[in-house]
Amino acid sequence: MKNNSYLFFKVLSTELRAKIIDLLYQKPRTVSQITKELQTDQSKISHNLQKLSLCNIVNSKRKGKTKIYSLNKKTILPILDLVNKHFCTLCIKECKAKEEYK
Amino acid sequence: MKNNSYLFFKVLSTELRAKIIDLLYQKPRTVSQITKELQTDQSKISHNLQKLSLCNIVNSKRKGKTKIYSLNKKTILPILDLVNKHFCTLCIKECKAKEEYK
DNA sequence: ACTACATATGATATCTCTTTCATATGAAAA
DNA sequence: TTTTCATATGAAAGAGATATCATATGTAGT
Repeated sequence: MKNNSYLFFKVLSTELRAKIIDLLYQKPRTVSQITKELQTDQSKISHNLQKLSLCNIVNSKRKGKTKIYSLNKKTILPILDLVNKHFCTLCIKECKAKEEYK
Repeated sequence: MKNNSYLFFKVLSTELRAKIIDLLYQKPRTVSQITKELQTDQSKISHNLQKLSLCNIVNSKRKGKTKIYSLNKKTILPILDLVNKHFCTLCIKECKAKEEYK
C-alpha cells in the first residue's frame, strides 16, 4: 500500500463522516444545513469537515456568512463506486454476520 | 456511502495492517513469518489478521502447525490500485503537507 | 463600531481501538 | 500422552481519535 494511504482510509472510516459524505453527494451544503440534517451540533460537524477537507475529500467556498461544502467528486467517487458496487456488499455482509454472531 | 462501508475503510486504516497487506501482496505468509518481518510480537499480528479476515481482506488455511494467510486479491486489489495510482498520491501529499505545517 | 449570525478552533473529557500479557487451543513429533 | 512449536483469544492497560464546551474569528447589516 503506497506510503500513507492508510491515512486516507482513516478519514473515511467513521459513521459520521460517511453520513456527511452522503449528504454532500446529493448536493453541496452549508455547515449549519449539515448540522441540522444530522441533528447534531455545529462544532462536531466543523471538526469533521476539517478532516475531510485536509484529505481533499471535500472542498469549500465562502458565501456571505456561510461556507458551502461540496464533495470532491472527481477524487472520491471512483473509490466509493468501487466499494459500493463490487465487493463491499458481500464483504460487509460477512463482516456484519460475523460480528452479530459474536 | 452504502450502509456500513465505513467499517471496511476502518479495517484498512492503520499502519500495521497496511504493512501486513503489503507483505501478503508479495506472497502468502504464516503468522510467524509476518511477525518476524515486521519485528513485532505474534499476538499483535494475530489480532490484526483477525480483523482483516473478518472483512475478507485476507484468507487463511492451515498447513500443519502453521497457518498461511494470503491476500484476497480479487476483493482488495482494485481498491488499492485505485487509491495508489490515482488521487492518493496527490491527496496524501496534501494531507502530509498540511499536517507537517501544523 | 456594535450586534447578530455562521463557522472555526483549542483544551479537555470521553470513548474506541490497539497493544500487551497471560493463557488456551491446535497440530505434529517423540 | 507428553512435549514442543504455532497460533488464537480474553482481559486489562495504554494510546489515539472523537465529542464536548467555551470561546474566537469572520461576515454582514445597522
